[in-house]
Amino acid sequence: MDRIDEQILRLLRENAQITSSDISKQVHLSVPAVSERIRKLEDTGLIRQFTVKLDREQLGLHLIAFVMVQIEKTEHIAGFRETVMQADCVLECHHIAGAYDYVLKVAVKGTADLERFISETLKQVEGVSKTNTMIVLSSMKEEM
Amino acid sequence: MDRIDEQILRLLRENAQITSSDISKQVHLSVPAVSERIRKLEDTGLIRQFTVKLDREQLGLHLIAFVMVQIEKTEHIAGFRETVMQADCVLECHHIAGAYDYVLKVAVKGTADLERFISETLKQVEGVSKTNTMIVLSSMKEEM
DNA sequence: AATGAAATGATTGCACC
DNA sequence: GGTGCAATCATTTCATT
Repeated sequence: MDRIDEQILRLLRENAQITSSDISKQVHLSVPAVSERIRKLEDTGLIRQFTVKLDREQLGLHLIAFVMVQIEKTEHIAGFRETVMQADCVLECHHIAGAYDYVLKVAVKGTADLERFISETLKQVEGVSKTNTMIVLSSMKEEM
Repeated sequence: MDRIDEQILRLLRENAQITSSDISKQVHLSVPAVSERIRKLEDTGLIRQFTVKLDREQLGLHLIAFVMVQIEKTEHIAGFRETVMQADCVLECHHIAGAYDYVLKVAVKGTADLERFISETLKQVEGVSKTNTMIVLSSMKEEM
């Protein structure tokens, strides 16, 4: 991981569709040298995935919320994790330290779907004793 | 946005490096037809960006935290937003409804950097009256 | 909108430094 | 690790349906 790898990563993050030929011009290295570096960054796992960012609004997902969850007993965690992994509306799930045990980032069409997710999916999980929802009004920064 | 576009989006999200030729085989459409559909999905803005997911651990960013922020008066919001936009460690910043005004997702090397960010950057912003930090212990799901 | 075929452009493999 | 060149593979263009 030298200066040039950092430059390549910056260019790929900005636009993963950039050609090796274009990167080659910017980093002053031959095309095979650039391809080889990208291959190695993938092999070492530093580049985890090539993906696309979609416009959630256009997908009809107008409501983002953070839902904090408290789990009563450790034996209920496996069931909770399974529910969360299967729920398409859960974008993120983090185990956290503090008053709550987990924080979820959820994307749904609107308040009706959010209510349904919280009361019919989340609260039905054994051990889920308490939740606290923060509705997102707007997002001014959202990177990976 | 029909059935085929949805299929194409699913394939691209999974691996944006997939070739149009490979997509073409899976959706049973010719290569130019697939290219044209992808071009349109970009034009309409549904595909916002082609990008790469990096491994934060390998980048030395071992600590993720959610920081909730309360802002005293609305006139201080512009300064807060500028600070947040410029801070590289802030991955996300959402305006939220509830007891706090903003929630930030922060990635840093360790607790020292987190402390520095909160006390030297965030709390120096005029109007930031109260913060509440949730340290992430592990992440079991993290999509865009 | 979709197709096939030709032209163009990018990547890969390889011999060499 | 890096380069240049040739071979391979992918994408774009365009006439046609």
